[in-house]
Amino acid sequence: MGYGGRPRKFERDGALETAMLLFWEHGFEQTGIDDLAKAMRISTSSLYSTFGDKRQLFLEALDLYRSGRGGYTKTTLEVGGSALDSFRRLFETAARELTRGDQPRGCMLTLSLPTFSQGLEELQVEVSRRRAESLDGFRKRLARAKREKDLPPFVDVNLLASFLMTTLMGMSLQARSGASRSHLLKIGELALQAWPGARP
Amino acid sequence: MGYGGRPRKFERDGALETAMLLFWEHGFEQTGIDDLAKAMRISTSSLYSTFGDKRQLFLEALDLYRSGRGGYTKTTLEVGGSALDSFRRLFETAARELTRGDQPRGCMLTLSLPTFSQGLEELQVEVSRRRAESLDGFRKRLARAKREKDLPPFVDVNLLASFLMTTLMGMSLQARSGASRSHLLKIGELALQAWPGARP
DNA sequence: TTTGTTTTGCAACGACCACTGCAAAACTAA
DNA sequence: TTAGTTTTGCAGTGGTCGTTGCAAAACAAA
Repeated sequence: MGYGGRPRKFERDGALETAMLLFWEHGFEQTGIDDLAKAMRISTSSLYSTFGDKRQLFLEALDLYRSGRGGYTKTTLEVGGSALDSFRRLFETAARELTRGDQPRGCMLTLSLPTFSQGLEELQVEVSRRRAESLDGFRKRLARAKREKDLPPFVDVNLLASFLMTTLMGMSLQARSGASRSHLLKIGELALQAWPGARP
Repeated sequence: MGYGGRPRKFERDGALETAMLLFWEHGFEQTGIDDLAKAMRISTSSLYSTFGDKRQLFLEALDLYRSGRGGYTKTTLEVGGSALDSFRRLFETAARELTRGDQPRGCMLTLSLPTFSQGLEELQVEVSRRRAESLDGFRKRLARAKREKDLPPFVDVNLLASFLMTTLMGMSLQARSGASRSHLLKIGELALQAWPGARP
């Protein structure tokens, strides 16, 4: 009996990256299977046999985004320095990444949030869970800062994390609406003026 | 020759309000003509003869939103008090309006921003223009404050207006994701800590 | 009643949607 | 060569999309 079958003519990773860029640019519901197949340079039957259906492909693309181009929300908080420095670095990186010319503007996760409608509740839930994970990363970083006396004990970690996330999500919409990199930079900088005890 | 024809069986304003609520809830692309017609309790032919096509109906619904339920972004800035008071009032009203139980959560204008795709560029432009109008209202209020020595002369009015709008848009996404009214209230309050010279 | 005007109900249009069936193609192992 | 396995190309599925045509219905003026 034989083992290998007909070899596939395309790279799985590359095709997934292409799909991600398309979903990122146009959103889940406005990206058609035929658009995807054409951009990925494969047939729809190959698409289905390789990635399952449209929802699975989207979720896999979303996870690729989170672990790749969108991973800065996690990684920028992990390097050294104070919590304020961490989030300053996060906003700076975000301003840069959200306005790059070689990829869609804005954050794929944020832009996916209001996109779904009836019948797609499962996807809505999946997106929300990933968003919540990101927020939890903020919370954990702030809680650590509190333990390390890097933040005053009276600070509401939950609230501060939410505010920072709110700012970041707003920046995504601004980027999608055409805001410039330098403008986003200044917005992030200004937001950090609300940091507990930020000003002299 | 006769003047009047067959009288219409429905109220134009009421039907438009119904359409607005549907668009607000599900977005432009995910609201079908049949869904609209059924909710408005009219036939599709009546819908087309009364409102033109789907895009015109959406734009009319959007303007109804702006002049009605979404009008607080303008009106709350017009009453007396300092500029800081104005925006504090704006955020408070927003927190209340974005989380009301008797209407869709979030701001219809903000949620419409990332919704459109290829072929709908005209609509995208129309939405962006209305968003820009709103931002301009912020700017004007801040410019007035500067003239009235209510804001220090070194303040970047453009930037502050953008930051406040960014926060408001972020709050819309948070509301859509299920954030509570009191939580949004606190987020708005915290954002205003970034106001020039806000803290003692 | 007749004529003119407007709305209504209903059915249909072509275009697109996500998705699948099927057989030929392209490989590996025997 | 042969048998077994997997992918590919392509056509086609039923369903839904926004939009329209048409004739009957319901009114006002002549």
